[in-house]
Amino acid sequence: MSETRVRPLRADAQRNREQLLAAAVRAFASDEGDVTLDAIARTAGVGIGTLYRHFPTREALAEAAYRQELARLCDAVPELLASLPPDEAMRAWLDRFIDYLATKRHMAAALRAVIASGGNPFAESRDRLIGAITALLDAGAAAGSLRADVEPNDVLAALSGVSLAAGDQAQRDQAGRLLDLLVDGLRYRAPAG
Amino acid sequence: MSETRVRPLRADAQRNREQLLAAAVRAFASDEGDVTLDAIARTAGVGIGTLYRHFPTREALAEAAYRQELARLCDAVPELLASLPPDEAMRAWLDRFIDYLATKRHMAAALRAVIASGGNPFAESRDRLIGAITALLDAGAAAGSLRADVEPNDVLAALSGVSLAAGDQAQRDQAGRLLDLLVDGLRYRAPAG
DNA sequence: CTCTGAATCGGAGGGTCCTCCGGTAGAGTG
DNA sequence: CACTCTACCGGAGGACCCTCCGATTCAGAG
Repeated sequence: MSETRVRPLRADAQRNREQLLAAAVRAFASDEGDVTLDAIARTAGVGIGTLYRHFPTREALAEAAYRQELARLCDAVPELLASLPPDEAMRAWLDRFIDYLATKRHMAAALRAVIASGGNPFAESRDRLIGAITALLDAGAAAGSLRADVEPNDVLAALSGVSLAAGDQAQRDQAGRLLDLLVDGLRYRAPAG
Repeated sequence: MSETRVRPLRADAQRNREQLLAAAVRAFASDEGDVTLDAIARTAGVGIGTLYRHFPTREALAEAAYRQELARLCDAVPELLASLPPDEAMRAWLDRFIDYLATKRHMAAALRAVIASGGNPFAESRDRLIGAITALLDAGAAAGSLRADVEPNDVLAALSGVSLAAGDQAQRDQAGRLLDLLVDGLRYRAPAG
């Protein structure tokens, strides 16, 4: 990661930040119902004010908590492209994404934050996602199975929409159908379609 | 599940309900920032408890407030189908929908409520929307310009996703591109595609 | 008109979110 | 080691959401 923080965090601030992240990951993972930020701060042994200074919004906290796992999903792209035709790789990757969201319910918040952050340099996860989608689209364009005139940006937004509209486990099959529609849209008028 | 509201509302209850709806429509329409339910109740001259009895959630209130306008959008379908080929009519209708959402920001909440209400018989707007989409899909299938194997349900969910993912005025152009993708997905492998 | 049961009213209250700012503790300097 | 200045800590507080239940009002029967 490029150093956006000129000044290194003070020792106690660094410690608190790590405590908060650990508490957030645990809370998001193990939880059934609601996760209150107060509870996370208490678990981390810091005040609520400290939590908000490090993570100004609930989404920022969620994004930070899930950054690693998002990165893992993005890193799976080359492997998918090696074993499947590009359009099917795209479909499989989107599917995996939604699957992941369905199990980690709270990550939907993280995704929304990433999407909504437009050009915000603060969201580094966004760059990774765009990179993954770009790789898939480029491979599809090269093979002629996906159209070449689509922005990675828009695919990401569409993915966000699918997860928001049908992100629950209960609607997992609907999410699948929406992804089918999306990928068919990506195939439309592709040279080798 | 088939419990019907046979009993007419008591006179005061009916009066209060109307006051609440009027206040909500005004608040949602004229507002710039946040709309607090407390304020709506106060404007309507009733207590907050009464508001929640009539409209159990914020979304229910929004849905009721916008029901008429949603209905107007749905009623525009025959006219569109009369003047455009079905696939273009579909595209135009979706566009009009997003346009409307972009101007009346709070209606996004209503739409989400309608979508999320799954099989809830309480949401009568949902039936209208499904009807409108069904008409468009059927016309497209008959003309051969839209595939015949898509559920109106899924199109509604996709529309919801687009509006949630790119519902702001700022992202109006992105919403348009997402709708293009969606409609192309609907065209994919259509007989006359 | 009076009575009575049932439905409605309405606000107090518990919980969460997020902000603000006085107090405090870290880190560099002599 | 002492000192200072800066950045950080943390909880009180205001706003909002939604629930719960005693008080109140309606409407039909006698």
